[in-house]
Amino acid sequence: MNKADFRKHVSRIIDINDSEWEYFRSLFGSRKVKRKEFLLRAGEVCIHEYFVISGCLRTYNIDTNGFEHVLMFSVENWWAGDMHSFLSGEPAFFNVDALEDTEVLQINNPDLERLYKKIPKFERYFRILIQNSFVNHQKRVIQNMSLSAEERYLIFVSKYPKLEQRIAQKQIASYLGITPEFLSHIRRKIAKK
Amino acid sequence: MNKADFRKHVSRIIDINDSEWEYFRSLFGSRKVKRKEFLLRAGEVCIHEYFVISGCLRTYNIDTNGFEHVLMFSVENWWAGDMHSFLSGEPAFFNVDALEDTEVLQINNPDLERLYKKIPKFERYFRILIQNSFVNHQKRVIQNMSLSAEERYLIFVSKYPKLEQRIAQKQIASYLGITPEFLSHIRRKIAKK
DNA sequence: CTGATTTCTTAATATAGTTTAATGCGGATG
DNA sequence: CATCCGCATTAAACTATATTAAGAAATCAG
Repeated sequence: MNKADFRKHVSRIIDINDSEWEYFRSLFGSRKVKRKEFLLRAGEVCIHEYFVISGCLRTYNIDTNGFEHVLMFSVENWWAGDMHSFLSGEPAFFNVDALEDTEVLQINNPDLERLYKKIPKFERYFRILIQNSFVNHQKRVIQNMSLSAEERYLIFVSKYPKLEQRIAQKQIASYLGITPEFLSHIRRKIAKK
Repeated sequence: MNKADFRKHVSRIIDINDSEWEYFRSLFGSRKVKRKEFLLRAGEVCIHEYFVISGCLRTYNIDTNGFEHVLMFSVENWWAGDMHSFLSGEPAFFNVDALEDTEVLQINNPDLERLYKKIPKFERYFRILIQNSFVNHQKRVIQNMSLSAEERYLIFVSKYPKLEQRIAQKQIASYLGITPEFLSHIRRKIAKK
């Protein structure tokens, strides 16, 4: 993946001309993180939202018993960050770290607000982005209630076919809300068929 | 609750003057539904988003085995509807029906788009609404993975203290992702303490 | 007011998923 | 090159929650 994809990604949602793009793009800084490095720790304020150019980020929470729960993976052309903290300035609920060496473009909140004032249609872009995420999370709440772990796993694999090869099984188990041991069990059961 | 609260609700997010309010308000129709009546059935297109003036709505999905799963309850001053269907025109995933006799204000998508063009700050209002819902659903995904049914129940009660008296236990169980029998069990266990 | 229907409770039994623990493997590191 | 550490696998025992069933209580329709 490369940075040209970023403009395509935006253009899929709103029409922009070259000068609008130039201004938009100028608000982003580039940043590289190595595997296992953090972009955000829970408790800190989330200063930036991140657009992934290459690599893979993980957004997760650590509960009171020390267990990790993965909210989402962000690969090429996905956004990451703690939206609530970014917008409110309150401490973040989520951690964001890198599962692979990763390159991101980052924007801070004041610049984003300036962008909204200067070119309002970018407010539309972000509204639609958030809408889509919102709808995905609504469905995920229902799926986690109505489907078995095996069904959720099969949906995950079909929805993110290449991701399974790139990240550890225990990360996938954590995303699915099950233990790595039980995911192993599920995979064996499926392989037998 | 009454209709004056609607303006307060909007004003908490964006500043509006009287004429902006008048225009905004003129886009909404009023509608009353009796208990058990539907505002939306899964499979239909969601024409309106609903703002609840009084009563209580339930947004839920029915899975392939015929089990209902409640996504949310909407009481006074909450929104309801199937956001994805409303915006895309695709068939709705969710049902919306009334748990009490309910009065709503409703707006359709073309009117909402006209509003955005005429008074862009309303796009901001809806962006922020959706952001808040989005964040709530993110947290709910994590809570459903990391907390026991009893913990989730206690959070529900403290978050919506008066709602428990208004709706059936089985609705709450469905929202929590457990059976009514198990909720009964949890409540007895808590009462004993 | 009354019978009918739905909801709630309780308890016995069943199951999906967890915990613990032992074993082997592959990839990072000195 | 050897070592080590995290990860995946397997299996046995365990637990949270589901299922089934039946009676009690509450609510609704006529």
